[in-house]
Amino acid sequence: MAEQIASTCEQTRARLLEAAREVFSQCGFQGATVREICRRADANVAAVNYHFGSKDDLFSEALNFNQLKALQTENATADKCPEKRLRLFVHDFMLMLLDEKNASRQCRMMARELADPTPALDKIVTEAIAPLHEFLGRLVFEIVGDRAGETERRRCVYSLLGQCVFYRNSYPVLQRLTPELRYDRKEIEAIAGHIADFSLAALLAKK
Amino acid sequence: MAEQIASTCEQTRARLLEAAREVFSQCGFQGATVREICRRADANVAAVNYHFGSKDDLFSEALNFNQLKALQTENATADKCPEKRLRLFVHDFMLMLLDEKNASRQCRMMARELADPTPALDKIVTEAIAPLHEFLGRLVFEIVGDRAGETERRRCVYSLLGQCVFYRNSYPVLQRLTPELRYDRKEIEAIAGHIADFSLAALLAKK
DNA sequence: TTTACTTTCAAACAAGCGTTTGATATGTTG
DNA sequence: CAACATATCAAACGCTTGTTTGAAAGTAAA
Repeated sequence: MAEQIASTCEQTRARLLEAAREVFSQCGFQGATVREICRRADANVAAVNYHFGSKDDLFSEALNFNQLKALQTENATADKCPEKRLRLFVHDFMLMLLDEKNASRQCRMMARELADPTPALDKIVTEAIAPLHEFLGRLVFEIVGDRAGETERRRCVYSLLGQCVFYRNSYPVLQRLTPELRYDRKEIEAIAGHIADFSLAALLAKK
Repeated sequence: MAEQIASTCEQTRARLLEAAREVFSQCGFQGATVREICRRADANVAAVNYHFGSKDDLFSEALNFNQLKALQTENATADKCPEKRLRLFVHDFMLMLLDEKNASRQCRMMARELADPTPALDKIVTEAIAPLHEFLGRLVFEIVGDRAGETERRRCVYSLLGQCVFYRNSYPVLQRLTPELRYDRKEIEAIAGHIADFSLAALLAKK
């Protein structure tokens, strides 16, 4: 039946995509090898090129910003004051970034991309990062108003995001500085709380 | 004369080290190739292995934390209140991180290391990053006192450093978000000013 | 000059990478 | 059943990587 071959073919595709997300988020684009992805997907080395064309294209297709977008629309429609929504954002965002149990590895792939750009960087910036920055820019504006100029507000967004991604991208270093560090749910929420406190204090001082 | 051969040999070594710092800081450890380093040093491909043993060892020897240490001792002996010293630190640190004209590329090699660890990570953490964190921990303590516990003070250090390294490590993204972005001296000092303002407001709110 | 040692060099090596190929198996269609 | 299209596979290709090699060049001491 047509559905059956299509189905087994799609199954291979799906397994490749899942394995790709796993390996890319763990090893980065360069560090990930096609062979390792295929090994985890129980597929032949040639499978990636057959189904996706190239490693670059596989990476591009493996990217998915749904969860990040959902986080934003959810946050924007939350019936809360901007301060609480910033708190909520940091909380959800840090869970996405740090929680190993989190099914979505998209954010981690993106965070890695920040440090070590791939051919897909333009797509990522346009589709995910730029909207995220705009979203945060509006949130900051709601808090500080136009007391701070556009440049200053953008730098506030950078300050916020810089704190967030630091915990992910510098994990190998932080792990060595404080060997007992583990990103369990309690720790993540404590970190998110600190970042929100720190940033809100800085933002509210501008009012 | 013994001095002459020693001298020409040392010259090759020196040229290799200089080229290595250039390429490593630009491309990272993985991205840098032995061939490119030797090309810039006007040396044979075998030179790296002859003089240093391996690419790893060359990287290790190319690291040099003098400027970072100097920044700290200079800062610690400055006759200023802790708030002003934090301001001074951020200013000097950001110049080290972002100023292309800055002769020392050490800091940029280190910042890259944060995101993409190499075999030399342990050395870097022990000799440079850990002391830097201790230094900043003391500075934060001078500002907030023991009102904030040790964990909280450490997170404040992370918040500060996270903001700083963000501008370096995320440059490819920021460049795409605001194409007119250039790290000239004026821009760097404006950024440093923002980070210091932002962080001091957050820290002083804890008092 | 001869001898011994150090430094440089072109060339090759071994391993890993993404990708391609041609055969084989599998399922569909006339 | 025969002819065809699709999917999988082992194997190999072409390339780049860090590293090694053995000869040549250069220098210092006898």
